[in-house]
Amino acid sequence: MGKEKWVTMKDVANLANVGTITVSRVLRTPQKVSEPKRKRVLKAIEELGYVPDNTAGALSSSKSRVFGAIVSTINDSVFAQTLDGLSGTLRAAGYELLLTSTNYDPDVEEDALRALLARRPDGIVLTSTTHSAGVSKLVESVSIPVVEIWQLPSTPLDIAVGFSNFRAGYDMGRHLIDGGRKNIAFLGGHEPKNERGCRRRDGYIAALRDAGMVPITWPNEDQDLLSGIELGAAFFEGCLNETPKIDGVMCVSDQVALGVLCEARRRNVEVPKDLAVAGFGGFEMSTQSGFDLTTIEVPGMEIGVATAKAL
Amino acid sequence: MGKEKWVTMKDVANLANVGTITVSRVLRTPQKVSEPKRKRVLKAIEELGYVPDNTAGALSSSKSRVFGAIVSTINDSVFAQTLDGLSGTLRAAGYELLLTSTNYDPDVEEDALRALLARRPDGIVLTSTTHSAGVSKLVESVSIPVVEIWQLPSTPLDIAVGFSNFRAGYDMGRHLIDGGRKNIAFLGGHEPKNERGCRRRDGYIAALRDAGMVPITWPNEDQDLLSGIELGAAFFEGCLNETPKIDGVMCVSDQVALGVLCEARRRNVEVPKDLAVAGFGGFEMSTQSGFDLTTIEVPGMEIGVATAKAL
DNA sequence: TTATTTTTTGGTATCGATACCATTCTTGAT
DNA sequence: ATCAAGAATGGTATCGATACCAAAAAATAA
Repeated sequence: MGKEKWVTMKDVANLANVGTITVSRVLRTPQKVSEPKRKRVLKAIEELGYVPDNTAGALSSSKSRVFGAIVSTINDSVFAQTLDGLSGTLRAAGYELLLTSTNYDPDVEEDALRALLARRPDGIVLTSTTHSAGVSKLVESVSIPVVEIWQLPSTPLDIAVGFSNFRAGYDMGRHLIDGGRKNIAFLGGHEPKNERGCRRRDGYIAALRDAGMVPITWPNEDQDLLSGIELGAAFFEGCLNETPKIDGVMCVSDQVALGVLCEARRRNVEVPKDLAVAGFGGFEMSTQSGFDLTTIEVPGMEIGVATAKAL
Repeated sequence: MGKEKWVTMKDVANLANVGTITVSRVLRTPQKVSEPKRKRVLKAIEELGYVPDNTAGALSSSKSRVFGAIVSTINDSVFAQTLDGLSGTLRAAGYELLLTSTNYDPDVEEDALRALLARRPDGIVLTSTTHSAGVSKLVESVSIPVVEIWQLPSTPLDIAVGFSNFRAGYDMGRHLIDGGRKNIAFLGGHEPKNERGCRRRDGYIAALRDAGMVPITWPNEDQDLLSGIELGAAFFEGCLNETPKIDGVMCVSDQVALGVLCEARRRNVEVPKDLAVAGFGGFEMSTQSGFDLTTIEVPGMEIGVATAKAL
C-alpha cells in the first residue's frame, strides 16, 4: 500500500452520488449545500481519505492560498519570531507560507522571487528594502500585495510593516548620552549587505552629532562576516585598541553585544560601571538577569501577525 | 501597470513564432531545442517578463518541485540552521520549501500535514517522531518520500536522518561522571511534548544508573513552558533548594544551560570549579569564550543538507 | 392552484503547462 | 539519388478543481 494514485474529487463525488461541484462546495462554501448531501460527502471524504489538490484549485480559481516570504536568514531569533507569528496567523486563515532565505545575497533575491512568483502566491513578504532593479521590476509587474517588513523604506513598493531603524539607532544613542556616557562607540554595521544595521548606525551617528559628540564606529572596512558573538568580541577588542577610553558601546545586534560582554568580562571591565552596553533585537538572552545589557526589543511576533493581517 | 494578467506561455510562443510546447522545452530541456529558436524564445520571455506558472506545470506533470516541512518551532537556532541548510540545498536544485510550525502541538501536526499534502509536495520533512494515528495513516497512504529528522525513531515511517538523542544524553552523562562529578542533575525535559529532550534525559538516567549513581531530575512535574533561559535559572534554583550538593548539571538545551550559568553567577557559584554545566544544541553562544559550558553540537546544517539529498 | 422567487444541484468550459504521439526536417550511409 | 535513423517541432488530450450558467426542486406569494 501507499503507492496508489491520489483520490480525486470525482471519486468522492461518485461514492457520495453527487456532482463533483457539490464536493467542491462542501469544502469551500458548506452553507450552500443541504444537510443530508453534505453529510454524505463528508462521509465519503473520510472513507476514501481524500486530500484536496490545491494546485488544481489554484489554477482554476487563481487563488493559491500560499504566501511567499524572502528573508535574509532564518537563523536569527528575531526573524524567526516574525516568521513564527506570520506562519501561525496565516495557517489559522487557511494559508501556507513558502519560505526562502537569501543569506544576505541580493543576487539570490531575484532568483528567489522568480521562483516564488512561479508558484503564484497570493502575496509576498520581503525583509530587505534595497532591491536590485530586477526585483523592483518584477514586483511592479505583479498584481499581488507585497509587504516589506522590518524597515520602513522611504519609497515602499507596496505595503510596509515595521519600524524605522534609523529612529531606533538614534533613540538608543540618546539613551546612552543621557546616561552620562562620554565616549560612545558603535560596533558592527559597516557591512553593506546589512541595510538595516547600517540605518541604525546612521541613527547613532546623528544622535551623537546632534549632541556635539564625535561618533566612533568600528569596523570601518567592508566586512563580509555576519554579526555573531565572536565578532562582537573581536570588534570590541579592535575598538578598544584604537580608542581605550570608551565607556559606552552600542551594538548592531544583541549577538554582537553579548560578544562585547564576554570580552569585557575577560578584561575585567565592569558593566555597567565602566562600560554601558546596548544591543538590538530583544534576543531572549539579553533581557535576562546576570547581564547588564540594554536592548531594544523588536516585537517580532507582532510584526508577523500585523503582516499577515495586512495581506 | 501592475494590474494586467499574467503573461502565459502561449503569449511567449506567439511572439517567438513557435509552439507552446517549444517554450516549455526551452525551460525544461533546453538541449532539445535548436539554437536559433531557443534564442528567439528566450528573447520573447525576457521581453514579456514571462514568469512560468508552476501550479499548472505541477498539475500536468504531477511534480510540484516543492517540499513541505513541519517543524515544532522555527524559533530555535538549531532548527533554524537545519532549515537554512535544507532550504538552500533545495533551492539550488530548483525546489522550494513550504514551511509550517506546530508550536509543539501534536493536534496541529495533522492539520498542517493535510494542508501540506494539499499542495502535492514532492516530499515531506517531519521533525517530530511521535505521531498521532491520523498522521501515520496519512503518511502511509501517500506515495512520496517522508523524512523524519532530528531523532532516529525506532520505527521510521519512511526515511530518517538524524542522530540518537538517547545516545547523546548517555554520552554527556558519562562525560560528567568521568570528569569526577559526584552529584549530577538533569534539568528540564520533563515536558511530555518535547520528545527529543526526554530521550536525552533517559540517556542521562541510564548513564548514571550504569555508573551506580542516583539520577536527579528537575522538574518532576508536567511542565508546559518551553525551554528558555529564564526557565533554566528557575530550574537550577529549584533543584538547588532540594539538593544543595549538586556539582554538575546537564541541561536539556543550551538555553536552559545559559540560564543556569546566569543563576550560578548570581549565587557566586564558580563554574567549572564548583559546578560543571553541560548543554545541548551547539547554540552559538555556548561555544564562545567567557563561559565554561560543555555542549553537544548538532550539525544542523549538515542534517539539512543530508535531508535534502535524501529526497 | 398558479406564478414567482429562492435554494440546490449538475454540466461544461476553463485555468496553464506538460505528456504523448505524429509529423517534418536533417544528416549520413548506401 | 534513395532510404533509414534521428533530431526538432507542433497538435491535442490531459491533470483536478472551480467559475459560470442553466436546470430542477423547494419555498413563498398571489
